[in-house]
Amino acid sequence: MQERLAGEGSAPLYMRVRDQLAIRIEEGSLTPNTRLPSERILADEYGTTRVTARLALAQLEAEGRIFRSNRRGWFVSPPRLIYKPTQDYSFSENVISQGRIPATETLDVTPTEINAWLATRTGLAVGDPIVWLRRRRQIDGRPVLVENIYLNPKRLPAIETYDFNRSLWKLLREQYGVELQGKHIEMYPTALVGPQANALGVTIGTAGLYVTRCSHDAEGGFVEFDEEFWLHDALSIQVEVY
Amino acid sequence: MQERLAGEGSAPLYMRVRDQLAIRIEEGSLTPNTRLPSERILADEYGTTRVTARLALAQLEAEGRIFRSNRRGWFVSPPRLIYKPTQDYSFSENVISQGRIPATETLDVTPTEINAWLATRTGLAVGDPIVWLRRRRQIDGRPVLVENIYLNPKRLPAIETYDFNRSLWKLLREQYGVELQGKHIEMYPTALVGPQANALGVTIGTAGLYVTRCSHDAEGGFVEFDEEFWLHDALSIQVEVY
DNA sequence: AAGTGGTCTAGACCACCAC
DNA sequence: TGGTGGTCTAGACCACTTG
Repeated sequence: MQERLAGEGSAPLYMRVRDQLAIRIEEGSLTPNTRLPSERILADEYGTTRVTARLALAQLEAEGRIFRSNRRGWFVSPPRLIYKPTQDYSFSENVISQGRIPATETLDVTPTEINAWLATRTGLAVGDPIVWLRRRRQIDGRPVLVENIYLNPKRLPAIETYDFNRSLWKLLREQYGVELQGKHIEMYPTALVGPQANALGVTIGTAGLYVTRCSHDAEGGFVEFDEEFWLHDALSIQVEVY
Repeated sequence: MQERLAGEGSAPLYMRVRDQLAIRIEEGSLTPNTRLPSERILADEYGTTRVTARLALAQLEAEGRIFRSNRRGWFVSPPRLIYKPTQDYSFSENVISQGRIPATETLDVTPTEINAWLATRTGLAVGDPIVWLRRRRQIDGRPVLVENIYLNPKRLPAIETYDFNRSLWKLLREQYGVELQGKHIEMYPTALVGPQANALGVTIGTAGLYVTRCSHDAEGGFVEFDEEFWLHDALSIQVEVY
């Protein structure tokens, strides 16, 4: 048990603990993907309680500098993936080009019907057939996003029979001759809840970024609607306008 | 003091409290910008403690459904502003076009010099003169973002003598004949800290979205570099690609 | 089996804001 | 001045993960 942190009484204790941890991360004594000391040990080291240690950890988490994994502990966040929604079509190629290792897991493939919410986004009619695909994607072994993909079976016959643990974009191009032309992208920060939080193995309420993408082909027909739930510390978005 | 919330023991108490509050928001008994009952009253109503009530509130805050203002209380979030970085040039016009009321306050105008960080982003040299402008912008009276704007005084002589409580984009066009041509935009979710949290009157660590924009004119010369710190629940970003 | 984070209690004092 | 959220203590039990 250490002495309590010196302080002029100015900054709250949990922020002074945060600052100490931030220094340890910047210095490099804590490197990306390494585990931090446990909450109890941190509380002890800094002469405080778990509640206060957790405030400090939550602060660093909000800044995107550390993350937690299930009940396994707190880890230093790796660098953000640069994502250019106007240019990038392939998650895997993008991850590889940044010197990291991608992985994709198919969680679910379900033929179903268009509901009211999807109808307004896809331009199809309520009750039309649609194929619902759920995937989880990883960078360097860390799950960073889950996605719901809705594929138009009229444009993509027998799509549900293919292997989805690869690039969907290549599948569409090579098997169906689809050249994606226009995209409508919408995104905003929000919390991860329910199935998304579960699939990523994070606590309900973890900060995330919600991204939707609606793609059409060269003839303007609806091809694919994509809904992505990212960990908020995993990406940085870049857009070029000319 | 009410009975404790019924529950099958499945969901944590704070999530059941969250659900009750979410229902009150959806039903309309709590409408945008109205204050929620105080933490102590909520704890009492749901037969629990302030810590648990705060967990429920923090969850709704993370989802972008409620926000807090200084020590004044918790409020229901208004709808997100739709922001199209590839099209929108004027904050004010965009806000008005969505039926809401914008306001802009100039916090600071400081002539200074390019540092290393700015040099890599602007293409100018370390030590070059630059004008640093800080503004706070509101929607319907709520501060939603603060921005650091760095203006090139070589391209914009005497820029520091103008009134900045108006559209900067119009000022550049009307006074300097600048037609902004290209933009490089980068954004990622992070926490609001330090001067930004202070200027917005929010707690350090509040979730935010960090946006930078580097603008060039038709000749490709550097004109303006902009750094924006948004409240995470205040905007939704849309990008169209053709 | 031991250790982790997740949840929760029942208090306390403080700084700040509105009245 | 009274009420608000912000911070903090000192515990507790639980679910889950890991060796």
